[in-house]
Amino acid sequence: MTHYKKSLVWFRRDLRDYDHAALYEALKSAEEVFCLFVFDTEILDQLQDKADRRVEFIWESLQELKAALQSHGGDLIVLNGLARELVVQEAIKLGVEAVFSNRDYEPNAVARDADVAEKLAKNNIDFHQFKDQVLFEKDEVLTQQGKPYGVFTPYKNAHLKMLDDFVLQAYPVDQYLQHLARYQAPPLPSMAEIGFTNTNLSQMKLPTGMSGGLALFEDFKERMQHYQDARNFPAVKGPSYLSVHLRFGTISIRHLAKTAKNMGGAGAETWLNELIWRDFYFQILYHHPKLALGKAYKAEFDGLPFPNDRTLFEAWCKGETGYPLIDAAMRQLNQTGYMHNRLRMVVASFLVKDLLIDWRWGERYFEEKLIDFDLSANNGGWQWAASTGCDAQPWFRIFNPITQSEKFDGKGKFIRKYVPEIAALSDKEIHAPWLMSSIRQEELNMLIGKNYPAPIVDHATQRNLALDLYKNGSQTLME
DNA sequence: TGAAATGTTGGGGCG
DNA sequence: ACGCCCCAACATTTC
Repeated sequence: MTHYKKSLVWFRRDLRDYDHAALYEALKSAEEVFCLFVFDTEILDQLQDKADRRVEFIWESLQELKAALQSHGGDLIVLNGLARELVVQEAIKLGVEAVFSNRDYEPNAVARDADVAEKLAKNNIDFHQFKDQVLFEKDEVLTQQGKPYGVFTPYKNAHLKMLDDFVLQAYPVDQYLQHLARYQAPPLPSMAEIGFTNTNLSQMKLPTGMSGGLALFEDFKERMQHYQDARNFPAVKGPSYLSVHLRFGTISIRHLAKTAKNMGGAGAETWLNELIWRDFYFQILYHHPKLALGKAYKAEFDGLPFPNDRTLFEAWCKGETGYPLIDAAMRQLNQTGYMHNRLRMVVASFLVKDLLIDWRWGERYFEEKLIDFDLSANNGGWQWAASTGCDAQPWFRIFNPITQSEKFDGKGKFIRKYVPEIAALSDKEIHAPWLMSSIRQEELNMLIGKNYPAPIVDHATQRNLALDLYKNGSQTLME
């Protein structure tokens, strides 16, 4: 790396000051390093709801990052505006010779970064990007023929083979912190100043920032060995709840993977697999940017004639389908911005194969609501459920919302939390309340169709319609 | 990281 | 004792 007098680190989805590739490389190669984050209006202007949990998560995490950099003698400049302009302007203003950032793989980000690189080059400022948010880069895990994988299992095997101590090594940022530029940046703009209002994030008890990420991981480490068994039951504290921290880089992926790998055992291996799924979908999106444009991975499924009934869609969104597990899951999403992973699969299958609604509608709704939303993983998950994706489930594989409920929330604990109006039903009744006799309904003062919706569709009927739709609707390519 | 339909087997009730 | 039927339990195939 060339030696620089002054450099700038542009933080994006890597909001931490340890084990940070770009920050490390910048500090190592320059005498004075400035730090910048931009609330990018190109992204924020698209958010309809100005009470957005993600923006608040970022905001809180930035506060901590700024304080941490200050405690090391530096500071964090936080701006609000068009990132592709502001980064260049700020670099010129500060008189830096280079800008450092970590690579982002979403098509919009790739385009933005190419633009920034070009503008910087015109001003004779270098632009360096690094691998940081993934374990392996888009082109590091390839088949024997040098092509990207499209199936998870062989990808995972190749990935695991390469996952050694060198890859998992932390960047020792703290060795070079004395190279942080001594300057004082303006205070963080308030939520109001960037055009947003506060959400109920603090009530959700979701710890933010680096400290939040590490605290969650400390807690999860003790549960990791049980992950394999616990992860499927939404009423059980099984997952790590780190997805949002991975999204914004308030935790280091290398630190997580290294810990899991060293721990070993079935639970840690299963969890490590989930981290590898994340890498898998990043590289899939990079190699297939059409996925970001609403295209199916499998082109023959691009034009499936979904009826797309708006009333059914709205019932799904609100959690008023009459299927308790579906409703509980959707209400969890609406109330907290999070949904248990098992339930993401169940509600996705229900939307597509019971309500016969285009998976893109569900994908968009998740994009709006999920605090841990990530384009690649969200698209991958939806296309998996809709059977249109790479390595997706076969189209005739359809979840039964009642069976799933009995299997994974047998005692109805999760359902009762989010659908309290049916809390009084027995463990048996709660999965399909419409089967209760009218006498029983009156006894509980819980009339189906009045106090809780009757099922908006019949699963057996819709299942057959879905099978027909997929059988007849896929386009066979002409010879 | 399914579920339904269909097929097979075997125990027990019963004439 | 035996054959027959029923059906649960399990296995296989089909979607």
